[in-house]
Amino acid sequence: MAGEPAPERADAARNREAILAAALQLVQARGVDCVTMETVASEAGVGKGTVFRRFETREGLMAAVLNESETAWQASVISGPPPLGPGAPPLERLLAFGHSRLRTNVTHAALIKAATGSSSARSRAAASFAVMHVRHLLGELGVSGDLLLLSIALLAPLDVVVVEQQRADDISLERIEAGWDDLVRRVVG
Amino acid sequence: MAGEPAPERADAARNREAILAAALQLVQARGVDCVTMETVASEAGVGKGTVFRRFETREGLMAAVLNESETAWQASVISGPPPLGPGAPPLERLLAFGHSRLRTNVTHAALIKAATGSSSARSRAAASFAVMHVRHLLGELGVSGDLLLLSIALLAPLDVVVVEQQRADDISLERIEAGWDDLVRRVVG
DNA sequence: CGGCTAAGCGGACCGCGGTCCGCTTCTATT
DNA sequence: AATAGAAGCGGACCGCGGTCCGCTTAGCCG
Repeated sequence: MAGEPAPERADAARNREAILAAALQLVQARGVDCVTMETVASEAGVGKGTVFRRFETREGLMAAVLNESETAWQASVISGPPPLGPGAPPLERLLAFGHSRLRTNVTHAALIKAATGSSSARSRAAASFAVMHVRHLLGELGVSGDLLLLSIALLAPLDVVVVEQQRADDISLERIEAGWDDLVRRVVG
Repeated sequence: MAGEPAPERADAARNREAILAAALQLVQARGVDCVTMETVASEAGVGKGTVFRRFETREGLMAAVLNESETAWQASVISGPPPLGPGAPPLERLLAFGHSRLRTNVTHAALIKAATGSSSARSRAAASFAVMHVRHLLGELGVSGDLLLLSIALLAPLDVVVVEQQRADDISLERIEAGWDDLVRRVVG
């Protein structure tokens, strides 16, 4: 979009990678809630200030960590095997998409919660990718109406905190999945 | 449920009220983000520890503050004038309910966000009240299916963070409202 | 009314997220 | 190779949420 936003210095790039690697390793090893910014910094061999300069906030750092796996997931949606990827009929794809998103949200619940609110472009983009995709599928299905809002409405009940609340009320994943399928069918008409 | 859970001591009750009053006043005066636990404590004339003993966490305190207005809202849903209260046909009531919830969420956005996650019974109850009510209305409408999950799905897009995201994307309240009405009509069928 | 006990109190203390600013290091230029 | 200036660095520092424990006090019983 912009011509030359920032020619990143060599050591800065090295540090960014070191920080990201350290954060990823620590999150996997000890769980996201037991990772402090100071620990990440010292593990990466840099000062605390450097971590914050690169990633703004803790949420930003976690969003960056999450981004690795999120990108892979997006790739499998765009160009992976059906029914998640292209090739299957739109309704099947939509249902597969919901299931996949649900599973992902459950699996990475802690990390996602630690990353949300960052609003730091990265997580914004991640959220809007899902909306875009659902909107696209709704279009292929010939659904009419405000597709943007409809997409948001379909995605909302898959949100981590909503799902966690349901699980806390002893609602099984299968039931949540079935409930969502039902919702989709009603919306698609 | 339990016989005699806790015979609260007189000074404890007085302190609880003082804390709640101080918190309410400070939140109204300076905005929820500019109110610290220590400020609330000193304004109430008690020690910090007392505040935390009564309300567990900051979120818990904010949930208690929020509860005041939330209770009034619940009352108007249960026994207020139609179409929000009883007397109007179910679909009208449902739509009015959604609009009312949406407005409330926008109005108290900051406080609600500061209170969510508390899981401290109070906010749990508040959330499930809405679910109960929607489920009830869906029942009256003769909708069949998993009404619990359907209710959750209808409520999810009204959530504060979802709505705030939309507003950040320059989507007007009217459009959100219309989108929700559309969703409801599709679900009700 | 005096004394006993547990509920209640409060402020010193801790850890973490986030900021700030003086010092260091990279890189473009000649 | 020397140099200037910006980009980057890092750790001391701050404020706040939350905990802890020795002291106080309300409430009851003789």
